[in-house]
Amino acid sequence: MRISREEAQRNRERIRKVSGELFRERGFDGVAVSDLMKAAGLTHGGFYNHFPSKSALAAAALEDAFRRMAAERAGARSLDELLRGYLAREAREAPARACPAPSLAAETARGAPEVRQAFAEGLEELIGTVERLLPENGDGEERRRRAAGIVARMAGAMMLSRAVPDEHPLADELLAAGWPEGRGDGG
Amino acid sequence: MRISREEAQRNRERIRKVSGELFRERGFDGVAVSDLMKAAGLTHGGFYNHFPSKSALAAAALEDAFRRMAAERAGARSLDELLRGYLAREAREAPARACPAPSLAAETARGAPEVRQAFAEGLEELIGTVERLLPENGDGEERRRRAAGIVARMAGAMMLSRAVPDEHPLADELLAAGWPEGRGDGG
DNA sequence: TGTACATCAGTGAACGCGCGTTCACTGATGTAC
DNA sequence: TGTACATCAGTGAACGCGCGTTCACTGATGTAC
Repeated sequence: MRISREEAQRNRERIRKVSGELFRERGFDGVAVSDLMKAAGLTHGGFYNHFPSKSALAAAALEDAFRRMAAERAGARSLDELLRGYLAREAREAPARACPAPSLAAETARGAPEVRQAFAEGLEELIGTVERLLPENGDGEERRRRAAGIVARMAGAMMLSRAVPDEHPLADELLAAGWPEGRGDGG
Repeated sequence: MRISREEAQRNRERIRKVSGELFRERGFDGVAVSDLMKAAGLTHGGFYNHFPSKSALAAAALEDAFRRMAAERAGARSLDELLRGYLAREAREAPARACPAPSLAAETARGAPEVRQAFAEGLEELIGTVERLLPENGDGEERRRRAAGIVARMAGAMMLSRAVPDEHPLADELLAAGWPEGRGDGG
């Protein structure tokens, strides 16, 4: 039952996309290749027609997840608007559609070089997005460093908020703490 | 070959301690019960004499790891001193002896309630430590929120720095970005 | 203090299970003529 | 345009392996007298 090249290409893209979602939700180790293929509407045996290994898929899916988030956040016209989306309660509760960094950074650190490289590229893009939303005053280097600090803070806040029990006061407190000094209360 | 109650108690403590280290290094899922027991100088069969499940050990080990870090950081007499230790390159390279949050938060978020509860308690302690090092001005609520923000930022910076490739410029850049605004360069 | 026995921490084999990956097979698509 | 055959994406069984957990057993410790 061979299928057309176009359909095979669509299948590969679908595997990538649903993997990006499931990985963010359950971690790389938390999803089996057969789960991913099933979520893409296929059986597990064909996986290696598309990717040389689960690790290679992890890199590809991470890239895809960062890109999709960037596309979604690109609409933000201020840092406040970006943070409102990033630090929303819905983002805490639906990691599958949120930033890959808080859910996958730790596993990435222990992962294959290709995965870490993909992570670095996605993160670079996110820092760039934040930097473009900062006021122009100060030199460029300082601006860049501030952007990196803001990303560290918002990713850290989301990660920590998810780790504590859902009903714990710290859960909301940490989402609010993800905002830079002197900003709003985070909703 | 029964051993004395005191020795059994020492064994239990040793399992807890080495588990805290190995979990931080490789993640909860990255270490098998037999690895942990071997690291404690025992064989895997006896594990259930000490803990009802691997998950229960995860909670106990997390608690232990946070406590040991708190004991180490308690000596810091300023926020700068605390951050110098927390964001050091050695901390990036030796997660087994560093803060459990950057290495284990994401897995904790997907873990058992007992693990998340232990995480919340350890994190609460860390936020308290940071809060005590902040200047007294401003009301208490604002001070607490600033402490939570600093913890989010430093934990996020460490997590992200570890995720990118070791030789990537972002690795050092992110450690430096873990410092609050208007502080030193973290180097 | 000494003896008899129950307790229980530790051992190592075994359990069922799910994992990543491989493989022989199928049959529609793609290609050569 | 039509025919013959090679290609290859998808299927589902099978592979070896490591996992968390259980179990029968051992023998020194702890306890009752």
